[in-house]
Amino acid sequence: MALGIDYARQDCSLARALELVGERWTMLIVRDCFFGIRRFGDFLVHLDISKAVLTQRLGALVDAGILEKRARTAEGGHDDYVPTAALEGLWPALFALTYWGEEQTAKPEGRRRRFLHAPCGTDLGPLGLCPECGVAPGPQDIDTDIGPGYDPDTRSDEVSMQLRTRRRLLEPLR
Amino acid sequence: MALGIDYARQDCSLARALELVGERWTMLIVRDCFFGIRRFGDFLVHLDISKAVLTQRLGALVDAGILEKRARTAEGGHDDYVPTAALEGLWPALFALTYWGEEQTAKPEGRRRRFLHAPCGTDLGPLGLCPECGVAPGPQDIDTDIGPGYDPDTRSDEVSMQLRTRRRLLEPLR
DNA sequence: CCAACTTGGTTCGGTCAACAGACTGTAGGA
DNA sequence: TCCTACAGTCTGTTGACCGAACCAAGTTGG
Repeated sequence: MALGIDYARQDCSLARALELVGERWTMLIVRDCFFGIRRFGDFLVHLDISKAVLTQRLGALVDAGILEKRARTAEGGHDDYVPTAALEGLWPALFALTYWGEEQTAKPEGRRRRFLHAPCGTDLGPLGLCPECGVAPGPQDIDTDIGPGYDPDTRSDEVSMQLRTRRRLLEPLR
Repeated sequence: MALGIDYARQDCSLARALELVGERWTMLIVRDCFFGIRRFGDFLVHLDISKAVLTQRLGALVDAGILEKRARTAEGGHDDYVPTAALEGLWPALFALTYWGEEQTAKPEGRRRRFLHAPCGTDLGPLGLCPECGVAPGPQDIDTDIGPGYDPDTRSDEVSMQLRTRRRLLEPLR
């Protein structure tokens, strides 16, 4: 990762994790994977990121086994970036960080995005637990939707529009 | 954070969280705070980081309300960096990332570091839950110790030596 | 009381990553 | 055949990170 030395000389699993997903933009790419984004161009418009950096990050995630390049079924000879089990294992960390960020930078209107236990429709609590059922659902059983604190003016790209309605996590956008 | 624009135009709590703790080194500083490190010099030797970067990162964490500068009781007129409630709220995210990193880069000998529910001595499972008691203890109730996968040769600084014995999280090192 | 040492920084020049924008290559459609 | 969309690569500029040197306040030793 960035700038010469990585976190070598840190015999620590956190440092190892950060070498895989700790670079700038990488966590947002992972988030977008959970939201169902699969195409280079969709990441691009949703993140406002430079193409070179996106190429580098996606490549690193593929090398780390967190994403897989797979030929797109329909349309031209391009590839999709599809999540692996390693990416799904990141869900607790991603949710915990998002939850903390929501707490730290709370808006008066409420949260920006909701994560719901799909079977019962209840908002997930801390640790990603469903307060109703008492279980910690995996991303396959979680729906996401915007919340009252979502600002519709910040983004108007095609991908953001699609993410404004309730959708199942990991379900490909298109 | 880094390079001109931060994650502006991302109306997302994850992006907000990453603006606070997503920069290079910041998460490792947070980890060290949980381990009880409080002094500038101790962060310095434990992280192998440049002084300028450490100064900038600690300042940013103070500005964000994640750390507080507090006059040291004993010894010269310097300050300690002490954790606030906001930092303690990061525990689930930090643990989840560490747990995932341990899974991804597992060593044959076992894990590098253990986190134990202090009252019962059981290793914490996914989500930081105690498999014995079924609760998710806060950092005040967690002990940490090295595990069988810990490599004693990587670091020999004074701080690392102190972290080789079982200690309560958040308990100041000295 | 003064000198040396410790601690916690700040400053500086070199290196390397991130950025925007232009360019390239390939596949499909008109 | 030309045109367009997509998925990159290339390039010049800006700025973050690094190590080393420097600085200032408080502490200790003589």
